[in-house]
Amino acid sequence: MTPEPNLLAVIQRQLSELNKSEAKVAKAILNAPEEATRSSIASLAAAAGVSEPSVNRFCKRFGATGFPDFKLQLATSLASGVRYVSRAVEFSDDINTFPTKLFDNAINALMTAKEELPLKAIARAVDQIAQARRVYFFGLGTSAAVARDAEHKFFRFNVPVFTHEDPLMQRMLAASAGVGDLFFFISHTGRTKVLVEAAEIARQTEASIVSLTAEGSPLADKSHCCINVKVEEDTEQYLPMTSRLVQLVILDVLAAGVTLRRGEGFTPHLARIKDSLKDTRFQTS
Amino acid sequence: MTPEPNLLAVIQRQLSELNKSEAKVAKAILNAPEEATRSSIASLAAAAGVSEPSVNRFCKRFGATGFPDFKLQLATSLASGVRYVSRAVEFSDDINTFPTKLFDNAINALMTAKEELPLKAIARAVDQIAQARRVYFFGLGTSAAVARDAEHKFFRFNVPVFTHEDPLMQRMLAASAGVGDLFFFISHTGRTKVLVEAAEIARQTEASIVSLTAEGSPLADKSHCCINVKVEEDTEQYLPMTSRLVQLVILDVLAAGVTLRRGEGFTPHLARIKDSLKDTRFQTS
DNA sequence: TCATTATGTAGTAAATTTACTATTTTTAAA
DNA sequence: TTTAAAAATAGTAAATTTACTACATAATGA
Repeated sequence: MTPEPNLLAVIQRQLSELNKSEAKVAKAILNAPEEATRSSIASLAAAAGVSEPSVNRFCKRFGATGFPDFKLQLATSLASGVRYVSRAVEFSDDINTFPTKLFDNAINALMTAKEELPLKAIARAVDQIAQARRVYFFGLGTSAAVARDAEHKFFRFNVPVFTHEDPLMQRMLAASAGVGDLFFFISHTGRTKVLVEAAEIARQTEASIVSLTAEGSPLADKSHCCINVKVEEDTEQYLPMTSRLVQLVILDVLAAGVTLRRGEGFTPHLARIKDSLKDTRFQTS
Repeated sequence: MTPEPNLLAVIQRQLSELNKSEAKVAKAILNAPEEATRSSIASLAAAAGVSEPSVNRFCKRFGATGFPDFKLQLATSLASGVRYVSRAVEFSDDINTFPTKLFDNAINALMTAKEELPLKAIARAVDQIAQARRVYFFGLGTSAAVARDAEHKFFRFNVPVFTHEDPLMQRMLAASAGVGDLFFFISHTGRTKVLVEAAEIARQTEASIVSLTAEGSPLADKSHCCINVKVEEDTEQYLPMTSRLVQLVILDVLAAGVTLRRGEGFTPHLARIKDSLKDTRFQTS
């Protein structure tokens, strides 16, 4: 029994692959999920404009044994209070609605990412980082801030870490790379030309290339190891929001992985770094 | 409809006040709550050793309209109570456990933050940003990356935006501020000395000071408007992870708020910025 | 014993599912 | 293209399961 943590997201995702009446049912449920959990199969069928067996088939398509079981799963996934369907902010929104929408979208993205975590790629990336002699984190735009954040995390592992936002620096560093160097590219689309070019240049050296980007993208093609992030985000229309959150958490995961790899003996080292900050803060009164 | 947050606890509490057959039903449910949500009234009655109407009466006694409604409430309260606990990564963790833990922690933090969102402070911050002539985002350490991210978001609003990681630059800019300048300080603890000092300097000018930090901290005290983030994170022992995620989403919220404030006429402007990136990407094949 | 409460029986209405049929859509061949 | 066969989709009707109500019986306490 592995109940889907967020059924609505699954429905939303498969919406395009459903046939006519199934899509009608899906829309009716997405419109009023809470109500659906309290409806009978007859009233939901009426609301969707389909027959009762169609609703039943819909339920089975999504892994339920039948309608009641489906309602149960729906209620369970609704219980956390998160709206599991990404909703765009509209101009009719106000202070009471749009913050919630954005938080829900963020939570939703993390939950989806968590379900589809490419553990094998992550494990390999941890290996590579743990062994690297030097690590470069390269990103542009929003991903540059992510790269900066990564720098802040990974310098703790006694490996020299570098970030550069300047594409020319990125190219030159890529060109001068050698054995033991690791280039970590971060990009939501995986299609930013200058970044892909830098990866291409690095690829001609002995360096390893790890990327955190979209599956099948040009950047992924250039990488020895690619951590795929599947975040459905319309970056053409909106700003990247959720994708960078997922990227950050995955980098946290990698950092934790390296920490575990270093073993318990490494803890004092981390503590020393922590301690160095003590005098920079006002004490808690 | 205000469903009881934890139905099982309520049943447990009232156990002594129930009559014989109701007590039997209660025990059967407490024994196997998950199973109860999947049972029919007949099978639950059999499991409890009572008749079906007894089960029905039991349900009504606890505020449900009937057995299906009761099952729904039970399922809901079972779903919510479970995964609300942050779990630390331990050295006994492996690739199959620690990524999930970290994602869960991140999701939890966002869910908690969402429930305690300081909407009034957010609305005020949006006002101030929308009116500002210039905006400075200042943070240090992990928060520097957040500030960088903010810069990337807010320059779109036709307001000059600046970030500096250099504390000396921060001080000097704070000192030279005037009417219409907005300083936006980002800090998890709100106790970083150099940042608080910069805020103090800025406070002596005509500039407005907004901060995204912990309630009651020295930094919060210096601010005209403080957006409190309550994230329980042991930064003494671990790296800051979840707090910066919450900060990022709140900055997204602020950006969305400013966009809404600018109104629909502003959309073409945003679209133009988007378009400027088109030629930097490889086209989707 | 009587009144009151508690519990169970049986029947009914409602809801769900199954099996089957008509229709539409797709596929492949002419 | 056009046509015919195959596959899929969606609905009808009937069977089955489920939940509830009214009523009867049993238990309890005064």
